[in-house]
Amino acid sequence: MGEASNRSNRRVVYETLRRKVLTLELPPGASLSENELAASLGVSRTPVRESLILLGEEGLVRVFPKVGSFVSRVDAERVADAQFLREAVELAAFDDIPEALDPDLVAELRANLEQQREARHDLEKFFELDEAFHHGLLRLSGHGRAWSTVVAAKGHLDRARRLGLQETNGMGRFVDEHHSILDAVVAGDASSARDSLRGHLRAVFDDIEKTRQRSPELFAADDGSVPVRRSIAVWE
Amino acid sequence: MGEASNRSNRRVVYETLRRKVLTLELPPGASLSENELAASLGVSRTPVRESLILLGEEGLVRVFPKVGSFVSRVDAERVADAQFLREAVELAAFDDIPEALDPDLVAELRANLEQQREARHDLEKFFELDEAFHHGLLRLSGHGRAWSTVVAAKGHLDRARRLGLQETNGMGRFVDEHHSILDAVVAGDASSARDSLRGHLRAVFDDIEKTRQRSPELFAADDGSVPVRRSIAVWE
DNA sequence: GTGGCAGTTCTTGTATGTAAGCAGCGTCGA
DNA sequence: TCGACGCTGCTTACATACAAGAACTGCCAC
Repeated sequence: MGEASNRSNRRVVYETLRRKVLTLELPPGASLSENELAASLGVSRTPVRESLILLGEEGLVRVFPKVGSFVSRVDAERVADAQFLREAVELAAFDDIPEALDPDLVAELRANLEQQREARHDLEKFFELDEAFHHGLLRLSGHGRAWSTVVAAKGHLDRARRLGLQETNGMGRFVDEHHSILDAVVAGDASSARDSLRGHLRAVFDDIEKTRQRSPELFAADDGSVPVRRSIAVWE
Repeated sequence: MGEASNRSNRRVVYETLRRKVLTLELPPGASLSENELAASLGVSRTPVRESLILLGEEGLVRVFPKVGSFVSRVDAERVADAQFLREAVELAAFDDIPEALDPDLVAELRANLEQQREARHDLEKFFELDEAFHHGLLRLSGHGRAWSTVVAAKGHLDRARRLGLQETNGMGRFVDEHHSILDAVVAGDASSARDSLRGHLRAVFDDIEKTRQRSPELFAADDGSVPVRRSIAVWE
């Protein structure tokens, strides 16, 4: 029975599309035809359509009724919103750090940092570890479940980070900052931990801003702009 | 014709169901059959199904594959999560209050407080004004757009508040607290504003906790419990 | 050349049909 | 009495058919 299709067909399509959008494999502006996606994924329109609706609610996809669906542009305002939200949540969590930390969780975070060091030149791997690390910080304070809300809101932020980091070489600096944060938390110095975390998040955001100024075309807001249809001749 | 169905059929169904869930018109545990809802709302199953999926993502509806869909229980953990999130966001916003406040917005908030005073015995009206007031506070600091994320996450919190406030008489105390907060903000005393707001939000949360201890059955978590079929499907 | 207008072809929105699973309930057998 | 088992009626998941709209294409009149 295989490992049982615990996950519905829609879940698979949703996660596939979401991953491709966040990794920029599906770049901003890309056309997402329900029919084409259904055909290429080997399912019917229904699960595809439902996934597009969900991604639309997240702001990662823009659906124009009776016209078409597209990967949304990286909207600078949304990026800033997500930055504000994650900073607010992660910093607030540090107000609730318990006296005695969960030793297993601390060990998990230290191991994570080791892996980050090793993967500091592997963008995708580093992102995965970075996500787990920040989630872990929230879990330390007992607010791990709030992470899902942050995740749902920070899609634009993640895409912007990827745009920026593709041009840098090495995430070593971020690993150092992560270390400082965790050390401060373990030492029980919540104030210092807060400062380190804030500095870290702001540094990430500044990188994004620099990228935006270098390549503003990637961040074109999709206010009034409306999709255009183009007939392309292909040799098939 | 009519005033143009600017809003799709799905949007109407979604908003209708969401409102009924949040106002407890559809109580926790209520069965939500796609067929029944489609028939009673005069549409097909498609927009109903899509709405249920969205509400499921919000945590307001629980969908059991091939069994049935139900209004989710008021989960105490989710209530606490939402409380943490909204407090983090609203307090963080007060760190970014600008020197010069938008006078129109301040006037709007003052007018809102007037109406709150008048509506302090009208639960639904008061809730509406309360939402607008807190949203307005965020807008004062330029973070108005973050409100939508908070709204999406605090469905369980809102239901818990309604459960509690149905037993109290008058929301006058909350109006007073709102006044204190706004006054502090206008006076430029961000620190005092933060304290007032935190106190206000905690007071609301304490009310919820008291309700939970009085009527724990309303908050039964829906962990492993599974729906049972009777003559009609109920979720117990 | 240019404006207007119908047709074509794409899109999403909605309705409906089909498949597959779960659980209650009655039947049957021991 | 009690357990096994298929029937029945429900559910959601998925597939497909149909409707309505939007934008491009190209013809046609001028």
